[in-house]
Amino acid sequence: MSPTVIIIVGPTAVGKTAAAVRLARVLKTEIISADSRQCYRELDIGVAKPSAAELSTVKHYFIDSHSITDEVNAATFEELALQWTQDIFRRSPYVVMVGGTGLYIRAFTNGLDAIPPVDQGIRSHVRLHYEEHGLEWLQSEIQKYDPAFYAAGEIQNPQRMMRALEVRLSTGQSILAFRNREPRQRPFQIRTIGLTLPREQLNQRIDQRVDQMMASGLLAEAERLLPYRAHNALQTVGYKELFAYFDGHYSLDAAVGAIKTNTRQYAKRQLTWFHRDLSVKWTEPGSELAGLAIG
RNA sequence: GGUGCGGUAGCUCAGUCGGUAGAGCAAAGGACUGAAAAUCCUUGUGUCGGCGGUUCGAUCCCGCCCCACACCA
Repeated sequence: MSPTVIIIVGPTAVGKTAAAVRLARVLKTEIISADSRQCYRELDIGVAKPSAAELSTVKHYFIDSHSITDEVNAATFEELALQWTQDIFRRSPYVVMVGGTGLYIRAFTNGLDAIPPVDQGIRSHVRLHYEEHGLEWLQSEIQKYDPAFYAAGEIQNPQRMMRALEVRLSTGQSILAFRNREPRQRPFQIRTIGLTLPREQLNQRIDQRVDQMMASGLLAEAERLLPYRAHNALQTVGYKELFAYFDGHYSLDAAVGAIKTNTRQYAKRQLTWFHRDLSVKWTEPGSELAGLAIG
């Protein structure tokens, strides 16, 4: 049989982690997490990591592998996950990947366009100027240096414009010139299973999980991380709302309510992303995945 | 009991010098290539508290009533 990566996707709180552990045990293999926040060792309760018991029964990659002070992005993940995949294939014909970060999974399955590394000085220059001068500055810079992007791109979206600008200033070429969107060929098979639930049930699970997180000490965890709040790793649902509570912008109740609605909105964005991939086979989280995975 | 201020979208509120109304948030849908739990786009929603009166026409003016809040008693 040809080596196969089985990817489990779905919205947050649907039950991906438990399903992946069960599947990995049946297939006697290991798990690569595809989650942009669970890789940080300083984050715990708020990112709903696998439990200690789950981590000890199945070997996990990209859990606690980085620090919140590291720079982690989709390219980092692509590179690491491909290495880990080759490594696991030495022991098993299967790899289980599980996570809710659609972009990271796409980077792994299809690859990212090859854009040369961006000069760090230029990168921080762009960011600083945006912070100081705002959206209009970005728009006028983009219009000046990359009119093609200005015409075609997202002119209200600061993140996209900052990226386009740093690439243009760094490489001398428009980011559009690097786009080819040709899916990279991978030397293994890929099967993607989507877990889903009726929206109302999912919302209920989200509310419950947020309450559990609070009962487990999320507030103290957030307080401990307060000094690091500016890091990208902490632009995260569950922490940013509690930081706002510490700032006095919210009552604790209101902050917890905001965590719940922001998590629901996040789940919806994930569903939108994964629904677009027509190769995903959808099922409910309780079902037996081995058949779908191998069959 | 009296006085004052309010009652408008699921929530917080704006508004109409009388011609049946609008923002933010929430919600629903969508996008997404090195920040992605991020970032961005699109779209509704209404017996304008109730009953009467004036008027061609009332959510707006007048009267009564109900409800909430504040102060006085």
